[in-house]
Amino acid sequence: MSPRSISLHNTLSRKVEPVEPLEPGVVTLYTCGPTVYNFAHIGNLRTFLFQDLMKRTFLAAGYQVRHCMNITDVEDKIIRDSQKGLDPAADNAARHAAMKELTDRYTKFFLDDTAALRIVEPTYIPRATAYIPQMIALVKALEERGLAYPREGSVYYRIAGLPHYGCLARLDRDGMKAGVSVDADEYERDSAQDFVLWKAARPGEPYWESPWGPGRPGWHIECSAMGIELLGERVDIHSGGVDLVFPHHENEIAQSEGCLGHQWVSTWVHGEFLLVEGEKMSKSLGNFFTLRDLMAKGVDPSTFRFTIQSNHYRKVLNFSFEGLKASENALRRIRQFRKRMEGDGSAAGEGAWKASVDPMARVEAAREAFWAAMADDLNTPEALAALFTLITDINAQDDRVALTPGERGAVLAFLDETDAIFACWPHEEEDALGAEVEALIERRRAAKAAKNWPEADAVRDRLKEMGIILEDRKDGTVGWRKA
RNA sequence: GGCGCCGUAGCCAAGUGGUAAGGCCGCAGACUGCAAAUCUGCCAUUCGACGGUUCGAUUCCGCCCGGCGCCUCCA
Repeated sequence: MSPRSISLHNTLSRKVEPVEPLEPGVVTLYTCGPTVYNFAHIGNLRTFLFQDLMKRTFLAAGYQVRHCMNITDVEDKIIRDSQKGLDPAADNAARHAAMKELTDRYTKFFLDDTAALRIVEPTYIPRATAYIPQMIALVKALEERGLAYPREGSVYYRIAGLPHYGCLARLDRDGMKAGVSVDADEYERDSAQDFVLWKAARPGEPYWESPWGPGRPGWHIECSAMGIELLGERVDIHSGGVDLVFPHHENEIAQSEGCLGHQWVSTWVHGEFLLVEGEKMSKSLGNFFTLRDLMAKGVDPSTFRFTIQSNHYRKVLNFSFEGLKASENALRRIRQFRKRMEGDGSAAGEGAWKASVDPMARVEAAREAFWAAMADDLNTPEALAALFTLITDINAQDDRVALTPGERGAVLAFLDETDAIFACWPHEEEDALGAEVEALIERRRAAKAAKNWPEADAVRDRLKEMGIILEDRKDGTVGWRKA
């Protein structure tokens, strides 16, 4: 079966257009990864989640996805932080070791976070420092084509040499100077808009040897070098946060296309930022959160994931704790519906609705609506609406006439299909109850059997204080859930 | 100054030139010993304001108000 067609908003055209992979059925995807000198904050994570959602959508639609996400492990802030306590006389090897120690640590934290959020691991997770030779080769190639020039040990890209420079960000090259504060001391460049490909080492910085002397890569060159190396000379999709449109992605285009001589990426996709309680997230406002911060407050990673996915990726998301609470409740509804479908349907009804509500037809309608929404630029709010509509319909039907095992299976299959993308409603393993809780539940069962209501209620209240909410089922069994 | 985005019910959030999806909260009822869960019903004559185009606009155009982003630190 050929994969479903998926459309995405392409920043190049500013239009939603179908993604047509160069190789049918196989999507090549490059996503800008983290700079590892700190914990990822929830804003960063929103972008990684949107990218995962996009990837999972292609996978669920029947494509193979070759996904490359870089780890930026050499950069100004990394150098600043990692070299702090070093002896000024430290040699280059010691400086590299200090940098690696820092980036290894935060890379691990990052991968822990993405695993907690059920982000599918990329096919390739290259570290910039492992591709220095490729970057140098790319800079040399640009130099040979007259698109780069050395200055005092650094190498700059000559944007005047690339006619379509600015095509992504839609910059008016003549108007670019206006209003932009130009660093007066960057005197060595031919033009203020030229950007650095290779930076000459300054005293106290780790460096690599290069044809231009000791130095290190500029900000944008790694993505071009690693993207071309691992995914090839033409890439279907490249994504990141909106702030990367300019200069990062614009400059990646300049580097890659200047070197390759043809279009590099077909579709550029950018995710919006998030605000926290209506304000830009900042440490000084006290609204700066990492996933760890949320988990310390008792927030389940899947609740955060659901919150992010409840909004469209190209809209500013106002993150709030009230919103998190709403997500938690909505998720509970989905999970309990799932549990209900996993049951045997022992609550039978009169059959009054059976003729008018065909569960199989409802599932099929939901599937169509779900996919139409997802295929239309990942419209997750609409896709979720299709799911919730189905839940309401099936719940109502199951109340009247228990669904057959086959119908339950069809519903569960649809839940699995949607969870392959949303990754939020798995069959959770219920934690084992402590002996004390088990004993209390038994005590209440006995009190209830004896119709000793005050005792039964007292025990139930006590369990509630312990975070366990009881649910008396129709068949006489007692279920429970965490508050 | 240049380019661009957003403003839909208490909160979150889709959407369309033809009369407002979905979620959360809330209210009423069914069920329950009482709850919980579940189900049913209710919850925007209205889509920031004002004009215009149109048979008809939340949806197109203009203008205004409000919030925001980018213009080489940045998811």
